[in-house]
Amino acid sequence: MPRITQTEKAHNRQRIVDAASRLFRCRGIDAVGIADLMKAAGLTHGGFYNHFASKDALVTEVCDAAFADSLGLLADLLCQDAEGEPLARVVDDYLSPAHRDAVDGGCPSASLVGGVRIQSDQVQAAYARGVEGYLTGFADQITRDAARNGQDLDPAEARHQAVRLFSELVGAMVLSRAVRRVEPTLSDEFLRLAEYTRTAARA
Amino acid sequence: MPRITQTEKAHNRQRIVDAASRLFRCRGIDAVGIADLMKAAGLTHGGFYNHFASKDALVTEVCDAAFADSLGLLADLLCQDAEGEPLARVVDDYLSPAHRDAVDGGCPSASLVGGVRIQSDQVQAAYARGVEGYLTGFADQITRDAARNGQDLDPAEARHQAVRLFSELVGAMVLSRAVRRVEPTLSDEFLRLAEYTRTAARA
DNA sequence: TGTACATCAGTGAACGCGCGTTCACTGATGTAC
DNA sequence: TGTACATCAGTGAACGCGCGTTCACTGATGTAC
Repeated sequence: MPRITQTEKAHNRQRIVDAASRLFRCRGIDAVGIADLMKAAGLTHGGFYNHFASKDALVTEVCDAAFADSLGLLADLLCQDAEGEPLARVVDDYLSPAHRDAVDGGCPSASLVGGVRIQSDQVQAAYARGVEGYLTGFADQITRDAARNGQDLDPAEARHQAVRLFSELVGAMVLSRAVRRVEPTLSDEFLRLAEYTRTAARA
Repeated sequence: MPRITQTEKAHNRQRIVDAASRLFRCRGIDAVGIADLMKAAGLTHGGFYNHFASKDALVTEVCDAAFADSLGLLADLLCQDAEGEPLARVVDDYLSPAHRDAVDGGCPSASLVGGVRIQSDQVQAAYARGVEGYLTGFADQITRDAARNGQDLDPAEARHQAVRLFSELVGAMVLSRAVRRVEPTLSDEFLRLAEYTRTAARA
């Protein structure tokens, strides 16, 4: 049956990346084997190395791709609500039960943060690029919101606020997910923090 | 040479727990094998099952023990500074370079949060107990601080503030560690958030 | 207190298993003429 | 456009390795008398 069209090859490659993007976030990078991955993509595991030099190369690409998607969604959300309170809406969306429960599709900062420390430098660098993207996006929005209220916010101050907001969101999500299965009530408490953070973002 | 005294057995068991406590936090639970563990404790790996029914049982015990230690340190810190600004000091300590770099000995909430999601219910429950301990400790201190300023703080409000503070601390630490190797500047930014959180805790 | 024996902590080899990676093979695709 | 052939994506078995766990064995400890 092989060999296949170049277009088909490209599709197969994309399916591997998509499957990895879901599985890595859902189960953790090290807990997903090449065989799992390829089966999820509808292929046999030997073919993996026709597309990627190593598992690590895939992880790096997946990390970049997942952040690109996620930052795109963030940008959409901020555009949609340009008139209202964009950051408050981001907070509500981020700290929603839907986001907590959709482990395989949400913000990669939260899904991958635990495992990145023991990954290669390339993966860490890709992760750091993604985090930097979030921080820049948040800081820009904070600056725009201030400007709309007639304030001229110091860039360093906007950056600090972005770092703080981001830490809070990621921390709450990661903790909420960690205890979700055995302590759903405690898990919900970390999401309810949205009420406070939202009003803080408003101020 | 075997068999040994019951006291020696107890010591050996403790050494396994101590080694695991360090290694799990440092490298991640799943990345540490029984053989690594036992070697670090100065034993051969076959003997592991004389002390624990399974790796999972050890992980549960380590989780409880690590939180007990950590909560003890927290209590000490709060006592020492009973006159000053105890929570501000906790924040400074928590978000210090020393704490970030001492991966093998710091707060288990931050070191273990990433891996807990894919651990057993027993481990998740132990983790949740520890988190609950932190939240209770924080909320109590927040209530005491308010009382010292003549305020009678609503318990629910104190709890909310504790959840928020804890999320922020854990989020910042976890992010700081995740990018430390490749982006030390960005890593430091997450710690510098202490300045803001500290003044917030003061208010 | 002294003796005889059962217990059991530690040892290190072995179990089956799944990992990341490699490989010989197949046969349709892409290419050179 | 048609033919001949090199390329190479997919297959599935195999590689060495380390995992969690089990096991037969050893011999000092703990115990019963």
